[in-house]
Order: sequence, then C-alpha cells, then structure tokens
Amino acid sequence: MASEPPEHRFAGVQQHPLVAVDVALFALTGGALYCLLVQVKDGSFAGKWAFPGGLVRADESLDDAAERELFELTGVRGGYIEQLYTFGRPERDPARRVVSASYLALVANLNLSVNAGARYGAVKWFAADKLPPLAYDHDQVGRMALQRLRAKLQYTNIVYSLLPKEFTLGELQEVYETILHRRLDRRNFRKKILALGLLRQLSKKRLGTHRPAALYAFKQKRPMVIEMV
Amino acid sequence: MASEPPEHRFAGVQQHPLVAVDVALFALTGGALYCLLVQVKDGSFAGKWAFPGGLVRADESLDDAAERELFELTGVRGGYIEQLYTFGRPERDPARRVVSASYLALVANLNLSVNAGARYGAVKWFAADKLPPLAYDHDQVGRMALQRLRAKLQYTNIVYSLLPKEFTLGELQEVYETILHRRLDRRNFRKKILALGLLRQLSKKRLGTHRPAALYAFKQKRPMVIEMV
DNA sequence: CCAAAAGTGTTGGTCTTACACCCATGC
DNA sequence: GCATGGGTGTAAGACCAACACTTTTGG
Repeated sequence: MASEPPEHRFAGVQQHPLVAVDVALFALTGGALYCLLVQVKDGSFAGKWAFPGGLVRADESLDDAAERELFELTGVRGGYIEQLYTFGRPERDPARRVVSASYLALVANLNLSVNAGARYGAVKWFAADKLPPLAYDHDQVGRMALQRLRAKLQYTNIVYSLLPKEFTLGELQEVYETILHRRLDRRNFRKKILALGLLRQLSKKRLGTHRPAALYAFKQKRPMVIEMV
Repeated sequence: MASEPPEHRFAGVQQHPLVAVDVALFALTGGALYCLLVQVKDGSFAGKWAFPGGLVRADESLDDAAERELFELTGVRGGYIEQLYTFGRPERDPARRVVSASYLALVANLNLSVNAGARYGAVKWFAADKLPPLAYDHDQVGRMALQRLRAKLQYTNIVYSLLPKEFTLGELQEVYETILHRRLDRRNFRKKILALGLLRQLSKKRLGTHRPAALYAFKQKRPMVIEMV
C-alpha cells in the first residue's frame, strides 16, 4: 500500500462549501410569540424574508459566529442561544454551496433597536406562527426552532430567558400558554412551579390596574433540565 | 449607500473551513453497548481512536455523506441515523480547519465485516461506557451521542433499530436496561410495552436453553415519538 | 360598587411502583 | 429433578386534572 500524504484525511475532493450560521431569534410581547426576520437583498431570493446569518470567520467557532451575528443585528449579547441543526443540501443556496448551522436564540423583550444596516433590506418581527414563506431552507429552520422551543420549555428552565428579571406568576403562565398553545389551570400551575423551588418571591408587588401581584425572580438563570409543566 | 455585489452574502473573508461528517455507530451484544471507532493514521492525532468520518462531497448533503461514510466502512445502509451536533471550533483539528457535523447511527448487530481499508489504521468496537481518549473533539461527540441515545430511547421508538426483526420481550427489556443503566421490573415493563400497541406477537417461539419465549416484531420500523419507558 | 386579575385546597381518577409465585423447557 | 428464564395480577402511593369562590385594587 502506498504511503499517504499527511493530508489524507482531506483527500476527498471538495469544492469547499462555505460555512455559515443562521439565528432564529424569538421574543414575546402582548401574549404573542415573535420571530426576527431580515429581508434578503440580492440573489435569487432577493426580497424574501430569512433568518439573519452570515459566514463563520476564520478565527471564530460556530457558537461565536452565531452570537456575533445576533449582536451585530440587535445589540443583544449573553441571552440564551443554542445550536439547532445544520443544513447542508448542496442546492439550498443556488448561488453557492453553503452549509449552515442554525441557532435558536431567546430574548426577554422585543423592543430592540434593530437596524438593517447595509446587509439586509429590512428587519422585522413576525408572529411566529404566521411566518411568511422564507428564503433558502429557512421554512424548515423556523419549524425546527419552534418545535425545539416548545419541547425545551417543558423539560428545561429556559423560560427564564424570555422573561424580565421580575415577573408575576400570571406572566410566567402566559408565556407557557402562548408558546405551547394551550391553557393551563392557574392553581395547578402555581402549585407545580412553586414546588420546583426555582423561584424566589420578592417583597415587591406589581402595581397595576387591579389587585397587585407578587413579583418573582429566578434564583438561577442558567439552563437546567427539569420537568416544568 | 454603495451598491453591493451579488456575492455580498459571502462577503466575510473566510479561509473556507472544510466540511466533514463523523458517525458514532452503536450496537448491542451480550448485554453491553458498543461503539465503532477507527484509528487515525496520520497527523498529530496519529494512533488515536476517533469516530469514522470524512469530507462531504460537492454533490451530496450532510445526511448523504454520513450514510456514505457508514456504508463504506460497514456495508450498512438504511439503518437508523440522525444528525447529532455540529462542531466547529477553529482549533479542533490542528492540521486544517474542519467543521464537522456528527451523526448518531444504530445497527441491530455488531457482527459487521468492517475493514479499515486504506484510510484507517484499524477499526474496532469499544464498550460505549469505556471509550479510550479520542482524537479531535470526539470525546464530546461520544458523550453527546450516548446522551442523545439514552434520551431518545425513552421518548421515541428507535429501539427497533437495535434489535433483529424478531425478539423476545426479555431481549427488548435487556436493551433498555443496558443503555439506561437501570433495572426495570419485568411485569411493569411488559404491561407498558404491550399497552403501547407497537408490537405484533408472532406465533413462533424462541427455543433456547429453557422455557420458550414468545417472539415479537415491531409493527412499524419508522421513528415515532412516543413515551416508551 | 363594579370590573378585573390575584390568590387559594380538595377530590377523584389515573398512572407508577413494588412485589412473589408457577410454568415450560433443556440438561 | 433442577436450573433457568418466561409468564402473570394486585394493592398502595404518587401524581395529575378538574373545579369555584374570595381578595384586592383602580376607576
């Protein structure tokens, strides 16, 4: 057997696909779930909406790239972000082969000062259950992101990333009802959530239109797997 | 604002990472879970064990590449395979930047005629809970694969891919006990599994060393999410 | 005083767990 | 006849789902 060059691991010819990340960012407001989309400027998908994203740079990891893309567009750093799935069909971008790792990101409020900058035609929040047809294979990204979000809401504590520091139990419950598309019994919900011991009751109250509600905060804002609902 | 070239989506300079897939293949025998590793031939990890894998070709998707790699090494096609996670730290392979999508694959029996061919120094099954230190970031791949396998065994029916066409309830239970590292009550297990209605009892019996056991088969060999244990 | 959301326990049903003995076969 | 895994039911406890009235505030 002939000796092999040290590069044999890379021996297969490859028209080096580009490597990109795409970020599906979600936020809640007014009892509805929203998703941030950008308008593609050029190419065969010009004018279509898509998840924001871009190429991974030479010196950064996929995670770094996703966080950077999110930061550049929204100014948000340090929120919840996790890798979702990697898409690599050769024809997913007709212009050039691009393999793209998609990410799921969550923020507590959608009043971000997003600006399209030079890269995108526009940036806009869309109701997550009524996304327009998307560019590339981003319809699939959107479906997977929602599915992952729903699943993880139930068996992890990541809901903390969708809420402000202080919130009422009613607001917490509303997050679940909105995303899971089902009504929860208030008494059972409170019992269950409080029994988990993840919340700390604050002495303050949320003064509002009616009876003041006790405010709570998460003791820990760190992903944990735990049966929430 | 200056007009942009149509390639603006690829404007970030990128020293085109290579795109690869790695496959963590598992199989059961004799009440233990095994995992197929190959020995790296060259480079700074020469001699180390790793999951088999290789570059994605120009005309194939990531899934295709993973299935091809698995087939080339083992002759197995059409078993269970799913994408696990994509690793992309710039320094994960010191020789060259490689972004690698890892896959989890399952086969029913480990008596495969694997041959190292020219690419690998050796190919060998290792007990899944005692893997040697692996090359690249494959330790992490191994941990994630096991974790995913354990999780999916519980909330999907993929156990079908680890069993032959016909099996006894005792063998099915053994699969769960082996992978989940816990003993299950035989009566409760049978009750639960049969109540799910996924199995079809065959008229045949497994004749063996002692009392013959009824043979069962899965009605459907297709991934479904369902609470199994 | 009215509207609106907050807060609070109990009960019945379902699901889960624990547990022990007889059976059919090969040797 | 004995060793080995196959096959079976029941009872107690844990968990989950359903359900209605009172409280507190703002207007």
